[in-house]
Amino acid sequence: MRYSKQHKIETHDRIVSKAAARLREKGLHGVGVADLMKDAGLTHGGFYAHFDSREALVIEAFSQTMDASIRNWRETAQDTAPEKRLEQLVRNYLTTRHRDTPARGCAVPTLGGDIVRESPKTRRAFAAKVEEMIDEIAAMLPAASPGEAKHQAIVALSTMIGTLLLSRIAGTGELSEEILSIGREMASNNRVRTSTVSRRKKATMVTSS
Amino acid sequence: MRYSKQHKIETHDRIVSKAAARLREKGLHGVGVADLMKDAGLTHGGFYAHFDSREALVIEAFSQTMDASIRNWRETAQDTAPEKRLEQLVRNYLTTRHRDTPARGCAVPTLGGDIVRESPKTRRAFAAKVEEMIDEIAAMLPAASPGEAKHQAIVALSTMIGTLLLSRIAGTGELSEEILSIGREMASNNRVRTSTVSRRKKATMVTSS
DNA sequence: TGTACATCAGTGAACGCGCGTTCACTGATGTAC
DNA sequence: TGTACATCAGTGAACGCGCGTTCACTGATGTAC
Repeated sequence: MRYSKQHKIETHDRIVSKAAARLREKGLHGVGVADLMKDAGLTHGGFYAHFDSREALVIEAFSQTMDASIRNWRETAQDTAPEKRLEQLVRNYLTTRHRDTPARGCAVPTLGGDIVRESPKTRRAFAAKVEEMIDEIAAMLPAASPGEAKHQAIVALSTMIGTLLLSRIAGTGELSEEILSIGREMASNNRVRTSTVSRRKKATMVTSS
Repeated sequence: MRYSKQHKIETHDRIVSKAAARLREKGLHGVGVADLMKDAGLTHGGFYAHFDSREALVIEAFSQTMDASIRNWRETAQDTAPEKRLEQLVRNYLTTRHRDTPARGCAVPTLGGDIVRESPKTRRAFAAKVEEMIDEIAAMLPAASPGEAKHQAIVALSTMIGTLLLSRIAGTGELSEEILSIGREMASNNRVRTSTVSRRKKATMVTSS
């Protein structure tokens, strides 16, 4: 069954997409090569015709997921007035639906804890995507300076992943909903305050911007 | 080699303490029973004289870790003026040292992502400890009401775990330090602001307090 | 247009390995007398 | 106080199992003539 080059690319992409969901659902080591291939309608023996190693698939999978997150954020920002973008981003992120569907959600709270224990190659690939996320958020914000925008982006991302992780740990009850609600509220008020703070502290702060 | 009851308790505690460090370092599934026993100076066969299952040890291990965190926070709070406790807590938490020594650090950012995929029994035990953490932080704060104190505690814990996780993902460079620095700064300013916000929104908010 | 051959995505058995758990056994020490 | 026995924390071999990876093979299709 020899196929066209296009067919192989499609199969490769199908494996990556299905794996991207399963890995977020089950964790970086929670699902094996055989199951990932079965998800794509194949048997495990063909895996190494598409990837050098399991690790290579993992990197492709979370990269695809994080690229999709960035694209999604960018599109939402374009439909939102600049001053409301940060609040909108966090409100879209900190939802009960996102909490309950890690397989379709952001890779950072789901896989971040696993990633920091992986090989340098995997960690660097993940870190690079997280930096892209920070840059994307910074680029969409109406800040006084690039440094300030980056500052606000880091505040937003920290709040997003900390709150989502904490709400998942808390389960699905009242406390979990309260945590999400408080996280959304933080974003609604950080906009003004953070600007003030970052301007005041800028001179004495060590930053990489 | 029959020992006194005290000796068995000491051995049990030694296994748990060593495991608590190793599990935070390697992840919830990153180290096997044989290695955990070797850490305590024993062979793997004796494991089931101390624990019903690997899962039972895991639960004891993170519970011990989280109890130690709570005790540590309480002691620091006692040495700090009430208005400065939240800032002090976050400043102590968001350090380069904490980022670089997960084996000695808080279990929440390190194991939280793994925990939410475990059995209900494990998840509930972890969630209960996180609730204790929230209550402990709330109890040390000088808030206008219990609900407001809990609100501030959730803000603090979300910020702490989100920022520490993000800084670990970023590695050990300038960006990682900047993330920690921004997290510490958030805490220094949340105190006043959060109070205002929570008073204003309290009436319309759904909370469990 | 028709035929022979080369290609290579995909198959399924097999590999060595490490895992959590079980089990027959050991032997130092507490206890009964 | 001294002796025989029971206890049980700890040992190490063995279990079934699933893992990532390898490999000889298949067979539908693209290509050369």
